[in-house]
Amino acid sequence: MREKRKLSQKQLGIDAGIDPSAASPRMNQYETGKHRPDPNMTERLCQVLGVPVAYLYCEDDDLARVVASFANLNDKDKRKILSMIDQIESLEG
Amino acid sequence: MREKRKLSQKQLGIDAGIDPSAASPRMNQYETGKHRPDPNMTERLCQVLGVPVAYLYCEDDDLARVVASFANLNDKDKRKILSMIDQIESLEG
DNA sequence: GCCAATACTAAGGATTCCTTAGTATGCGGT
DNA sequence: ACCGCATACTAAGGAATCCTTAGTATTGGC
Repeated sequence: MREKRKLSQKQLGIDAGIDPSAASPRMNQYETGKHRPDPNMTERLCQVLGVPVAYLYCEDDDLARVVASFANLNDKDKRKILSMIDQIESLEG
Repeated sequence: MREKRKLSQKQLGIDAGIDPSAASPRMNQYETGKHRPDPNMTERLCQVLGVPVAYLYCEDDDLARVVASFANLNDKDKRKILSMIDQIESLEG
């Protein structure tokens, strides 16, 4: 259903709307942590990547997995996760 | 266990290390979306608030709940959520 | 009303980003 | 090996954004 092509830094930037002549350095500056994209660009990059914006800011890998997966679940499965969390918290909270 | 005091914008900034004389306008600029904190300040604000950085970037409320809750779970409960997600994805992925 | 605390805004110097120009590295083909 | 091309990466400065100072507006308690 969802094709998983491999993107260069530059192509990812272009797909997100950066001028092709500037896409390579900008994307590289983002990936190396030298600079960070403004909110609009962050949103567009995440759309291209198919992940929620929050995914980029997940410190630990488990949280990142949860965020990436949860965003792609259907409503029923989302409710399943949410109610499981409710249950856990009601026991220990 | 965890006390939930009510913080003014200014006090939150001070607790995160902003100079008291500048905390009020800066925090207000953040909350109104006029500017955004740099990465260090973002981290510190989130520490004071007790939420993961990713929480600030959650577009929808359900995702925000999942992020905030998951971060405070113990390892066993985290594994429970993760394996549930694994299971769901293996069925529909 | 008055006072204090909080919320908010303006403007400019300080900082960071985006663009241009260019170098470096990796890799397939001959 | 050499060439050619795509990709990765860097430097530097004009462009954009942020942080600070100074101040106004609003809210809540007395």
